[in-house]
Amino acid sequence: MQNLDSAFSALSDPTRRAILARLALGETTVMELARPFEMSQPAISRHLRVLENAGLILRRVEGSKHPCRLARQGLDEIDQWLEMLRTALENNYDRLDHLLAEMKSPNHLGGKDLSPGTPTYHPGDKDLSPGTPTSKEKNPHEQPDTED
Amino acid sequence: MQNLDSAFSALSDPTRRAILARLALGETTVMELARPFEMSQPAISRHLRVLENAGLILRRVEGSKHPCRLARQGLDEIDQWLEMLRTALENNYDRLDHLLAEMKSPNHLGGKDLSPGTPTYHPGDKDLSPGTPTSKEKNPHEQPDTED
DNA sequence: TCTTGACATAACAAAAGAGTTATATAACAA
DNA sequence: TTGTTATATAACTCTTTTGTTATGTCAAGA
Repeated sequence: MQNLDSAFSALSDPTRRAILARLALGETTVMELARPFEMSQPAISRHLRVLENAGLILRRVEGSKHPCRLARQGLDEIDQWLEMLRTALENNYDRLDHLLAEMKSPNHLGGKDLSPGTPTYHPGDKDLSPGTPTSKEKNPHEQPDTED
Repeated sequence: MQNLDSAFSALSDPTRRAILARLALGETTVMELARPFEMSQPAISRHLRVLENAGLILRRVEGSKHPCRLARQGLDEIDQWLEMLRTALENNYDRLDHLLAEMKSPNHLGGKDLSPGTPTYHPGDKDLSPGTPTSKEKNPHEQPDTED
């Protein structure tokens, strides 16, 4: 999903993170948001557009003011994607050597310490995939990614 | 923290997210990682460096191969920062109007539905940074951001 | 030792990002 | 109507990012 690009990208800028932090305190206007920064108003205006495109904020028009507030869409998408990494890290799927060692152990049948509730990512599962790691016939400029 | 910049920035690229998704399946080498992409090896190599600088992966040297695996540091930092947004959204701190309406209501003393454990962000609080909610006497040209 | 495989690094071009000033627009106030 | 405030858009510059090719290094084999 291309939106993950814009969401993560939006968050990669400290000014924009500061804006979000301010909005976490409550809805406010563009001028209010711009004030703490030594930056022109158009610059802030564009930062807001970036955040809006990323689904991280919402704007409404109220007379001549355009109050902004946080939106959950962008955060949700990001969180959802990150969940995959969290799971992998929690279950040490990142340590292939570790897994291999375990496979070789006499009681590998018992399975690891995977709590039964957690989604199971097996190394080798096609699904988790960065796209389709193997076949790659089409569009020379497409990248295999999780989020399509 | 400047590292949030690099962490979010690292995640904003689809190729790098795909690499992370692959690593979620297990530790693997650079060539392995590069294979699914129609991209030169140096390009992948640099993506890996970006991920490493962001604290999202770790590399070790094993003979002529350099297996990579996920690291939790980067993810933890990101998660920690995002927590602020989650809290704000959960508690509707983003809706100033909503809060104001509530203040005016006869029983505003009861306080909102803030669960007692949650950090309290009051709109109007001078401190914009939910990261370090209290003290923050900074130089006039610093940007009010969570991560310093 | 010579060669090959698995990387890393350097140099460079193209594209994207971030900030600036100038200017347009719409709502308000006088 | 006119001036002012709040904000958006445009045009432009400077810097960073991303990918490319060329090349260097180190380990493993023959």
